[in-house]
Amino acid sequence: MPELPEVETVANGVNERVRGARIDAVTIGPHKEPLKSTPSHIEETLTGAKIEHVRRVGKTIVMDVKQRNKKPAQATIHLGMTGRLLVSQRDVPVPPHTHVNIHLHDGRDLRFVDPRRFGRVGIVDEGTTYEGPGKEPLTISADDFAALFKNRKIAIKAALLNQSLLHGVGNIYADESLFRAGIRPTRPAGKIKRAELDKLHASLQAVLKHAIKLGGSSVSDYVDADGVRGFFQLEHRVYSRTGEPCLDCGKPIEKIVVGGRSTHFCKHCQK
DNA sequence: CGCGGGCCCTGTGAGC
DNA sequence: TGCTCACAGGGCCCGC
Repeated sequence: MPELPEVETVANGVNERVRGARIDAVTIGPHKEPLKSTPSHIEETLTGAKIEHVRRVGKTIVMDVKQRNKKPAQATIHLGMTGRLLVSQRDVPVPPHTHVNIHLHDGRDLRFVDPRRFGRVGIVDEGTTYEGPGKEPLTISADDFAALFKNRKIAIKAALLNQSLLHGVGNIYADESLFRAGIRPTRPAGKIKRAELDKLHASLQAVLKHAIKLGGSSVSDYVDADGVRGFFQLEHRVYSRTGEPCLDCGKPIEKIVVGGRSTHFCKHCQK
């Protein structure tokens, strides 16, 4: 479901609500796919721990926890396509597809819900800090950004989606940043001139920051920790606008497949 | 090693 | 109204 702005919105919302809370117990569902660590490892790491902080790294939510007389530890939550992280009073019925339910001492639950089971919950190896697979899109410099694409033959859109290069960019923000930079998604990444990459770097950061301000994009049922929808979908210029007029030139937005994902662009405005 | 394609899942909505 | 089918914001794994 979510890309960087949506994950940031969820992580910040959950952080405000559960920071400092103590975990009494953890209930784990029957499905194995949503777990990156064994149920017992997750339970042992979290039970009795205090939640120090909840934050975002790439598209992953990182929960820093601390048990008395033990080293700090981290749980990671990746929302996949349809994952949600909900804070609810314990008497609120547990939704279907709840795979991990973290019971807080104050009577609330922190619930990981994911119908499609593409999401993952795990525990970071002891003694290591989760840093994610790639570079952080919001803070990467223009020089480092340009270096990512050097000599790469893959389409620039596919490169933007490659989480081991940049982590956090997904299908919506790849399309939107390429449109704003005037770059066609199919162009080989290594053949894009530095000036254009600088433009892409700027438009990607601008689009992500603007989307975070608006609480992310709500396509279908995405909501943040308070159940509030984001509003960036109203600002989409190409994503999911197939056949509609380009907001710059009026020609219809086209839809193709790049890197295995639907890709929206304006043939006239993106060279 | 880099890259493309298939696949993992369920829910939703477009179209018949 | 009701059914079928394509498609969905992600990413792993395989083979070439």
